[in-house]
Amino acid sequence: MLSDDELALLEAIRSTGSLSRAAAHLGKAPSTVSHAARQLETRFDALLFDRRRYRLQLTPAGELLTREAGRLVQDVARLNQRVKQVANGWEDRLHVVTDEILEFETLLPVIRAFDALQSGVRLRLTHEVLGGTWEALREGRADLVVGATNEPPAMPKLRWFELGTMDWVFAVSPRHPLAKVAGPLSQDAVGAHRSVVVADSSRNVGRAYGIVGGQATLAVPSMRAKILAQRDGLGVGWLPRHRASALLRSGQLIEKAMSEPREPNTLYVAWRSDHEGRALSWWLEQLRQPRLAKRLILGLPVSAENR
Amino acid sequence: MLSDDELALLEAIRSTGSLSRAAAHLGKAPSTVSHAARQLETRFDALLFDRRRYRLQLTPAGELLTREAGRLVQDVARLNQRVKQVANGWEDRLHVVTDEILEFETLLPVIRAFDALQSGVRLRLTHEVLGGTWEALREGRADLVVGATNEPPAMPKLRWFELGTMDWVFAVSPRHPLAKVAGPLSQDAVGAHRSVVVADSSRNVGRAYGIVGGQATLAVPSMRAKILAQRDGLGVGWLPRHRASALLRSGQLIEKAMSEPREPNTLYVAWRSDHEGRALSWWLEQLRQPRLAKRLILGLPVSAENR
DNA sequence: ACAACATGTGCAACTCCTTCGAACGAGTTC
DNA sequence: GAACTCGTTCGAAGGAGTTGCACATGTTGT
Repeated sequence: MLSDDELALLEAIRSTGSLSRAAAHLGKAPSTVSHAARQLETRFDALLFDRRRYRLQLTPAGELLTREAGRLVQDVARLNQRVKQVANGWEDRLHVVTDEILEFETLLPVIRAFDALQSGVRLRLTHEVLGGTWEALREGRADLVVGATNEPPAMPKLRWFELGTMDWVFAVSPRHPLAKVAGPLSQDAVGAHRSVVVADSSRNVGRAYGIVGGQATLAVPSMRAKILAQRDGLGVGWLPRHRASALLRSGQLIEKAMSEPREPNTLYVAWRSDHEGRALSWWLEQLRQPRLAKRLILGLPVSAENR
Repeated sequence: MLSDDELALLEAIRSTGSLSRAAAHLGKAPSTVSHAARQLETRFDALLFDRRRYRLQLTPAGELLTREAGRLVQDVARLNQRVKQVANGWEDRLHVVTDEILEFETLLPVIRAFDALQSGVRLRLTHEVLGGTWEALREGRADLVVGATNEPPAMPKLRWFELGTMDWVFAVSPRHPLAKVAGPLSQDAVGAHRSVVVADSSRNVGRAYGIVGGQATLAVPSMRAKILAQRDGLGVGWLPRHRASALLRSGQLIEKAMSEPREPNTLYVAWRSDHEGRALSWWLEQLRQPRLAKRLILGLPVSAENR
C-alpha cells in the first residue's frame, strides 16, 4: 500500500523535478527522500526514476504511478469523509422509492430542504408500480417507501404509518362513446373499451394499475400521461380525483358514475427498523407533517390550459 | 492514508469478530491490535468499533470503512500491476485508430495474437473517416493509425510507412439509370444522381467520402453498407475494387468507365515517435508484414450470395 | 579553466513509532 | 465460584524511518 508520505513524496518530486528540492519542499533531508525513493522502487520492483542525467526524472512508470496515486488520494479523502458522516449517524446513501401515483415534482421542495442540510448523504429516488414498492423494501433496494398502495405485507422489522387516502374518479373524454351512456356504468360496459394503464417500463413485470382481465389496454409511462391520454379519448380508467379536477371543471373530462365505485386508496409511508439513520429520521419527520402529506396525496392537477 | 497493515487488521477484525482472534490471525499480540485500532479511530476521528458489549463489533462506520478499504486494496493491486507493466516497456493502453475503409474483421486475428502475448495492455480500437485519422493522431486520441488516406500532414515527431494502395471502381446497380448510359461517364452525368457516402455518425462533422458539391447524397455508416446500398440501386459512387469484385462478377453491380478515373489511394500506417512502447512496436512489426498489409487493403469482398 | 554551486548517494548515529509481554478489570461459561 | 476469554493500560525493546556529514558527479559563472 502507499502511505500518505510516499504519495506526497512522489507528488513533490514530480512538481519540483529534483530530489533535493522535493526534500526542501517537504521539510525533510535530501538523504531521506533519496532513501524513500529507492525503497519505493524496491517495493514496486520497477524503475520509477531515471537517474542517468544530472537531475533525475520520472520514468513513464513513475509518471503513471504519481498520476494514479493522486486519484487514490482523492478516493481515500472521500472515503474519510463518508466514514465520518456515517459515524455521525448519517447514512452513506438513502434510497427513496415512491409509488408512481405520486408526482415527482411534489417531492422537489423536500429534496431541496434535505440538500440544505449538507449531510453528504447521497439521495437516490426511484419509483415503482403497485406492489413493487413493498418488494423494493423487502429486497433492500429501498430504505424508505413513500405512497405505497395496498396493505403493508408481513415483513420482519417493517414499520409504517398512513400518509392519507386518495379518491378516484372514473372519467372519460366527452368525445368518448362511454360519455353518452346514461346511468351508472357496469364492469361489462367498461370492459368493451380500451383502458389506459400506467406500466413500469424499467422492470418488465406485467404490472399495471386497474387492469381487468382480457380488456384491451394502452400502457403509458406515468399517471400524468394517463390523464392526458384519457382527455384525448384514447381510453378510459380511474384517475386521482384531485389531479383530474381542473379537466373535469373545464369539461375536457367527464365523470361517470359506476355501478361498483372504487374505494379510496390508503397510501403508506414505510421503512425498516434496522438501519434507521439521521437522514431516514429527517425524511420521516417531514412526511409526518400534514401539509406535506396532503400535497403529496393531492399531487399537481393537470392544467386545463395546454391542449 | 491507510497502510497495508491497517487494512489487514480491519479485515481480520471483521472476519473473526474479536480483537484477540484477529491478533492471533495476524500473528501479533493482542495489545498491538488494540493499540492500532484506537489509533485508527483517532485518525479518522470516528467510532469504528462498538465496545459496549463483551466482544466488540464494527459500527456501521467501521463496516463501511472495511468494505471500501477492501476495494481500495484491489485498486492498489491493479495499479501495482500496471506500473510494473509500464516499467517493462509496455504501454498502459494503446489506442489504435483505423480508417473506416478498412474492415474491422481483418484486424481480428492480429488482436487475438496480441491478446496471446498477455501483455496487460488495454487495447482500444476506433475508426475515423478521412482526415479524422490524422487529427486523432495529432490530438493524442490515437497512438497508432492504420490505413490513413491522403498524404501525411506536417506534424512534429510523426513517423509513417505505406501500407499499400487501394484501387477503386465506379459501380452501379444494373437497374440504375446510369447502367444504360454508354461510354465513359462525365462528372455532370454522375452529379445528376444521388451518391452514397460513408459518414461518421459519432463525430458530427460533415465529413464523407467522394462528395461532389451540391450532389444529393445518401449517408451510410460503413463501406460495407455503401456497397450494399449501391447494389440495391439506392445511389452511385466509387467502391474499393476488390471488395466489390464478387458482386461485379455476379452482375449485381456493373462497372462504369469514367471520363476522370480515380487514382489509386495510398494508405498509410502512422504513429508518433514519442512514447514508442513494446505494444506499438509489436503492432508495427505485424503491419509491416506484406501478407497482413495485403489482407487489410483488400478487405472482405461482399459476398454475392446474400440478397 | 577554474572555482563555486547543485545534486544524488552511502554510512553511522539518532529518534520516534510499532510491537510486545505482563498485569489488570470486566464479562462469560461451566 | 473457579477457570476462561476478552480488551485495555503501561513500560520496555526493537526496528523502521530520519538525519547530518562526507563524497562523487555534474553544472554554471567569471
